[in-house]
Amino acid sequence: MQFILEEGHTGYSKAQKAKTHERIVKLASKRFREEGLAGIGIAELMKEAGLTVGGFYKHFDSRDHLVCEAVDSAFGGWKRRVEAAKSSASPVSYEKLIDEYLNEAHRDNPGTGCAFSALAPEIARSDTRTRAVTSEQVRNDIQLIATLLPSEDKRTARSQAILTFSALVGAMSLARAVSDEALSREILKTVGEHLKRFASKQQG
Amino acid sequence: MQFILEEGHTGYSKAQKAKTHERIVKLASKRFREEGLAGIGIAELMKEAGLTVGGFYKHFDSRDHLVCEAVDSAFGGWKRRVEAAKSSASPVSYEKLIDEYLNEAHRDNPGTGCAFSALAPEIARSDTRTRAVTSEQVRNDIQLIATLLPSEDKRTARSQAILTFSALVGAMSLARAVSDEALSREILKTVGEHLKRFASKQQG
DNA sequence: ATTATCTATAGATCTATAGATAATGC
DNA sequence: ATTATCTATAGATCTATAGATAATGC
Repeated sequence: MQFILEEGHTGYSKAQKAKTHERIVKLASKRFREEGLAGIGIAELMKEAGLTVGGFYKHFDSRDHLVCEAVDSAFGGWKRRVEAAKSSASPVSYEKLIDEYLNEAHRDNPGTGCAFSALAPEIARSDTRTRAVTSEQVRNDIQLIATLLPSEDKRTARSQAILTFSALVGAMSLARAVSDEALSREILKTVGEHLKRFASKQQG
Repeated sequence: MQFILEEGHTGYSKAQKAKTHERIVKLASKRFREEGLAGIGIAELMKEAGLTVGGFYKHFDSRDHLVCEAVDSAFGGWKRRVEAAKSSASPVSYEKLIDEYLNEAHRDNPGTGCAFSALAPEIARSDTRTRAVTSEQVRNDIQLIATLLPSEDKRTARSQAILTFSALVGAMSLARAVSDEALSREILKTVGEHLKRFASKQQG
């Protein structure tokens, strides 16, 4: 009875499989942000990852499970970038965050950008797991923005962080939706200026 | 040569066809906001409208044409509501607009709500026609919000309207995406309070 | 006579699975 | 021996079209 629960033999290396798994998730995370959660199919994704469709379900129970992991991975990208900047010589300032978010390069490259502005309404229609992962990330992002604000107390900082976060996501969503380039730029610029002014007023 | 360009005989009544056309567009407008632009097919839409799939292409050149008309129609809904309130006894105030947008009923009923918070990223991936219609509506909405603000000059009002609009759309998008009900409510409430405070400061 | 709508279907997707093949661990 | 990946395909979509039917205008 000793070895009943012991793992079986491993077949392909587990490290190799984990790498493949991550490659699929990373790719899906990019393509979903570019094309929407329904914009790319499993066959095409696997092909882009250098694999074939049949192997997919050894990695994910269902397409929805991939969506969840891909959305989570998309959030992780920004998180890592911010934390890298945090521990670097020049830590992120509120102003820097605003500028890194509200610019044309971010607008024109949703695949490597913020998952909220690229996918929020589709996430709202996704399953509970995906929305739970999203809740956690919204909480983290609010907390992070709050630490960058020079507000009197924590409650004020949190409240201002929520406004900032909402304005960032909304501005990027609108800037991408309009076809009028001048209007799109105006939205990014105006909201950026407002938010920065808003933060500096707290310091004076 | 006299009658070459004259219209042919009419078959079914044109008024009847126009009514049917509008019924399809209205329904699509609702269902798209609820399920996303790819969330419902032509066959199901036509069935819900009491018709069958074959008749669709006598009304629309392609699915994309319906998407464009449906998105436009969704914008029209809010516009009409606001203008009705405008000419009524109690005209819309900025505060009223904020409260009518950032509430749980709106959050839980995307089908009859704002098309931006329900569809912005999907519109961003749509064809030029749909995005042109969207640009026009963004311009209108900015203008409308600006008129509700008691700002010193027009430029300031416009800039504040852009921030308001972005914050509204972003807050609703996030409030719908998270599964945490308390967090969702906090976002709606906090952004609403901030925006209202923001406007009242202009008056003092 | 004209045409909106209907039935039926072509052709192209898509998710998921079955069973064969091949690469690695014990 | 185990299992990741492959080929092939079932079954369910989806958009768009062809051709028949029926409702109305001249």
